[in-house]
Amino acid sequence: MDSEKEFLAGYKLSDYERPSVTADVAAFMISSGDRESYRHDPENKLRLLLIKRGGHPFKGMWALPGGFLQKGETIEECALRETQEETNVTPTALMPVGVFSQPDRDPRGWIISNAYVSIISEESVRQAGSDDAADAQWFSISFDCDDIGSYHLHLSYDDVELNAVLEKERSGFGRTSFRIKNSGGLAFDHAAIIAAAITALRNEAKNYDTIFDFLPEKFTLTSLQRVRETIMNVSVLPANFRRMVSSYVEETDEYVRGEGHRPARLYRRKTVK
Amino acid sequence: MDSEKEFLAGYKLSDYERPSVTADVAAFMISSGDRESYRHDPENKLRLLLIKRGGHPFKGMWALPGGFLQKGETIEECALRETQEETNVTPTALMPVGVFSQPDRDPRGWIISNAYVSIISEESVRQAGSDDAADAQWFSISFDCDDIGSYHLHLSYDDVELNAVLEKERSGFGRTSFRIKNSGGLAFDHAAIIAAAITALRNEAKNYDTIFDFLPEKFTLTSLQRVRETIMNVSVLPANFRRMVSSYVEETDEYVRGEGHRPARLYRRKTVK
DNA sequence: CAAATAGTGTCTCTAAGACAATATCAC
DNA sequence: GTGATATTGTCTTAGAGACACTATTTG
Repeated sequence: MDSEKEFLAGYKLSDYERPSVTADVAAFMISSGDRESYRHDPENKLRLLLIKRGGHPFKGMWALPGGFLQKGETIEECALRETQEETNVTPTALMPVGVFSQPDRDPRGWIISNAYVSIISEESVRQAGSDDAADAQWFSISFDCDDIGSYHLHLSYDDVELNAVLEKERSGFGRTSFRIKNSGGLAFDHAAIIAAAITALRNEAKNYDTIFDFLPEKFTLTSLQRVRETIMNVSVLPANFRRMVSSYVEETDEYVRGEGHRPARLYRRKTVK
Repeated sequence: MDSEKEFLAGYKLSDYERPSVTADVAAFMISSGDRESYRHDPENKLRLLLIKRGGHPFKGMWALPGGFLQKGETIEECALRETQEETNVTPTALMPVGVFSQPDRDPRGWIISNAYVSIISEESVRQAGSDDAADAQWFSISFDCDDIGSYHLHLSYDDVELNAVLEKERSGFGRTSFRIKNSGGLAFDHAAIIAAAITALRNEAKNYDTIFDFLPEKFTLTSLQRVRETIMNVSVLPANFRRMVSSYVEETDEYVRGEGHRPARLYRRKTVK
């Protein structure tokens, strides 16, 4: 036992070159859009936070928020810190997506990225106030597969449009990775990271567990359904959706009124299923 | 554009301290045991490759195979290389489990581990021949939750027995992480890595997709069922199992004879479902 | 023949999809 | 009343679990 102490006292990590390690965060939010009429429910949009790069490399292009791992913190803590720095909001969920370690993925040198999805509720973004830096924007996002197996990632904000094209590279173990055919104006390999993040998010949303993180504590079943439909890009009949989530939620005595139609009961996430 | 070139030419990654990065591999195999009688099918066991540490720290304790990421390779390539070096076998599947980055997880210093599951067929291990180093052994493995929410990891090989106790720490996004209550003689935080690896493996085996990687090209449906049951630690009626996998496999014209009972047809994985 | 696995057919049960019908509000 | 969403109930369908039954081989 002593000899182990001695060993460690004299130990130095070898002088092999070490990579820099970063955490990059795909922060998703669901925002409600405008109403078509006073009684029509607003349409929801899935949004992703992107930062306009102020310096080289990829100057002026859009990228995921992220930063270098600091000594004394875990990668999760680093991802959390980066999310908070960019949004002034603590995410309601933070989940790993994958490690991106192609040696040439960053022109600055050997930099490995640990990608995370972080989920943020619209409510908390409103409360945090719009830190209206033009270099950080919530892009609305769509991601779909066409007939010939190409995946189209479309990001837009005001008059900025980013269109990336990807191909599925590998799939398994609940994760899918993509190869970039056209980065569409996104910095680094971030198009592939975003594609993997959305795929992982959609995969997770199947389980009726992640979707609550986009909403405040109390919510209507319709808003919960809209969240799921927005993420998954599918639609379900309301009657069936209610049945499916019934074991995950519990009623409150409150209602939402003044929407131009029958008031909806507010529900709460049930702690134990 | 030129200015970006200039920038990169003069760029140096900051002198912040960087972590060492490793890939650690949980290599799983399913081995068939002895027959109770000439006509009784052998029982399968899930096995995990562990290496006895020859040097400090944790000298003499058992650990997952792994090693430092080298310049010019991706983490997947590093995990693949480590698997091949230890087993002389190319795994049929390699899948990420998570990143372990607690600053104090390695007494030698700041070392981050990227954990992978690699799946190896028993056939290929036999072919590679037993490189009978006593410091690398296939431990049989069991992992279960008790009534009070503690998880018991049991590893055994000959008269070596390792018993670790863990607690579920966090779950979500198809991954579960564990906290070590008793490392049971395993080095570093490898008990937690192994627990996460088994959980991820079981989770994946639900999809009838990973299980084929444990078997040779042609197999009987019963052997396929045994593989799944060994991993998941559940049992299904043969009739129902056949129905469930029927869309994933296709018949061959070959049979396995001489087993003391009716010959079984060999099947092949169906390429497109 | 006995013991063991291989393989088929069918009933049941549950969860999801389809759809019809009623309820309730703001304007 | 009209137009929208809220909410409930029921029929249908697909897939998994249970189980009974037949088939085939070796010692």
